Amino acid sequence: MDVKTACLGVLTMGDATGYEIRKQFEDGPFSVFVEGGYGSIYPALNRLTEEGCVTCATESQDKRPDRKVYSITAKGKLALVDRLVAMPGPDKFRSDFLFTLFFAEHLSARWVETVVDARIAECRAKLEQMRQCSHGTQASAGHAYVHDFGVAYYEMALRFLEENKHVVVAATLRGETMVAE
Amino acid sequence: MDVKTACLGVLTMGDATGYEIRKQFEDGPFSVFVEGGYGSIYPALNRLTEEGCVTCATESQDKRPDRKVYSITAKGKLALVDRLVAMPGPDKFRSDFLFTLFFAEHLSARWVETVVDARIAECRAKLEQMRQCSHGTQASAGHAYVHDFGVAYYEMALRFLEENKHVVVAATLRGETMVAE
DNA sequence: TTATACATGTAACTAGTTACATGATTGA
DNA sequence: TCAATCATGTAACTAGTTACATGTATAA
Repeated sequence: MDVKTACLGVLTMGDATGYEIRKQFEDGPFSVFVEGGYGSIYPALNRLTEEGCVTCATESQDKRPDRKVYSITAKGKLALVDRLVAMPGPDKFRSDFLFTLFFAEHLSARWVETVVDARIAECRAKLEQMRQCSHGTQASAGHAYVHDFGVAYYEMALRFLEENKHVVVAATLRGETMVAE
Repeated sequence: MDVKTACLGVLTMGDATGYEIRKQFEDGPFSVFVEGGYGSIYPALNRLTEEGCVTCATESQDKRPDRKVYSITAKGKLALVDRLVAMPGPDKFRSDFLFTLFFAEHLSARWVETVVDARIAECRAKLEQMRQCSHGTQASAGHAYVHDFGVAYYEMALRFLEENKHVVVAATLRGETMVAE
């Protein structure tokens, strides 16, 4: 979903600043299927304001930039719903990790092992983070559904990585390597 | 991985035209983790030619545009390897489907069911396609690894969708819907 | 004393998408 | 006769990334 629509989605759960929206994208339940940094969020919020999809209340603060708290409008809700009642397109998945492993035969066993181990560590960390995330919050069924999908994905990935590590590392021993590393 | 690098990857497996590269992106083993249409492939191939990473042999054909068969050069291989020996960044996953389901409570039960059923059908089709893909080909260990990851992913997704369908559909019955649909 | 959280934004750039333009051959 | 496959490409556009710019407060 484009960043503009994702911002509207966050704002249906309550008013927020650009800074807070980004946290949702990074750590919250949105992190599973949305990406976007300040460079895309702030411009998106400005465009949404121009379009009347959100309103902005500026709170002055001492010795800090003004907090700009955004709220979704009726028009904004309609814009969001327009996207929600259209059949969603296919998921987009890109993986430099898988691209690298695709060429395992051309790499050294040591490098492949390093890469796989790093990915295993990332999966473990992500699972840990997601499980803590679910502890505190009282999530709606939709939120829980998406969260559980994320957990299922990382559990599958972790299992796969662990079970197939030896196979792909062993495969590098045969065949000439394109790189000594 | 950017389209340029993905093209280099395809060309390590043999010479190909832009048209053939795109087929790899769509149906071949690359389809799991790479995307790109003609609009990005042809310009990428031109830039790679300028940079000396590929060479191009034009084959004239009757009543058809010339076939331009690209081959990777030594320099191209080095450029590819440069990417392969860098620690891959995190995977990028975006899902309009998950975004929609996140707001299940605001949608009608009928619509949520329609969307989930469509996704289940897509997963089944993709699994079918991937299993046929593996039948004919004699894949390397790297290719098989990536292929198996794709299969594991779609199997997990299919199981999840089927097991959780009733929960998320039932959840729409409570709570006011943003849309009658 | 050092890192993290708070808090905003722009400018330049990179990359990719969509729509357009062209048109024969082959199999169902 | 209709759809799919073969085969190339460009122009305009959309979207997103990266780096820069600024600065305080608080907890470890």
